[in-house]
Amino acid sequence: MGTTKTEIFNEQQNRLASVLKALAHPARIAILQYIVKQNSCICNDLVDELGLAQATISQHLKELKNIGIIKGNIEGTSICYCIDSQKWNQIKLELDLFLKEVEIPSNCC
Amino acid sequence: MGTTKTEIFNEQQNRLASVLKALAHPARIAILQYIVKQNSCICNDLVDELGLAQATISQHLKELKNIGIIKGNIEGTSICYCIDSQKWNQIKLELDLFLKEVEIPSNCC
DNA sequence: ATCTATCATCGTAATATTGCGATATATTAT
DNA sequence: ATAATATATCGCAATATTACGATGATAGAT
Repeated sequence: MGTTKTEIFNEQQNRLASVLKALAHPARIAILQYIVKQNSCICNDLVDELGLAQATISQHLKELKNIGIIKGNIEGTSICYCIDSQKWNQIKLELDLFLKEVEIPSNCC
Repeated sequence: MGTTKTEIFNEQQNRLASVLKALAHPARIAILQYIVKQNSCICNDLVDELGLAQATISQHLKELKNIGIIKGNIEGTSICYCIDSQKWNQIKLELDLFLKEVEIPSNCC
């Protein structure tokens, strides 16, 4: 009990839910927006930018990295994170498909 | 501790995260897809369709209802749930905007 | 009025998430 | 070698989520 019963859902549903979950936190949204804004890659300017502890930021970065949205390159003593364009495009397609898939049937209610 | 620090993020980020969180569960994705598939509204055929207890389904429906994605009409002894088209279109726009907003900057990594 | 079917809600157990301080690790500078 | 800087990871506390049985509430049928 307490665990999501992934066995009873299909691949698409589980994958979609995972991606959405990875995005479903304001800090992770802020991180993505910050990476985009900076144009060039950034590291833990995020700790200053957002008001979260370094350990917390690192954890959020890890989640984004796990799902594949971002990737990190070692750059001297710091690490440069950026969006994995290939993965992001893939995710974008998948989410877009879902958004379009949920179309409103005739006005039943 | 243990709670998301919503104060440090902006409205858009928090709202977006809430919507994504509401969608970030395979059962809730399945529920939305089922409502769409049925074209007409459905109630707790979901309990048979998905392999979850009635109490669990009801809870998931509540979350979707709270965020406004679906609404329920009493229909005799059962309840007819359907997608709130206005709200869904609004959500779709917002998510779409975010998906487009996160564009890949020049190949920095 | 009583039974039945459909939902919602309550209470609870198991597990997951969020956040942080402390510590470990790795790279560069001195 | 040592110090400084940037990240990652560990361990923990607080809280949230997921799932379900039991119990309420409501509407239609008998």
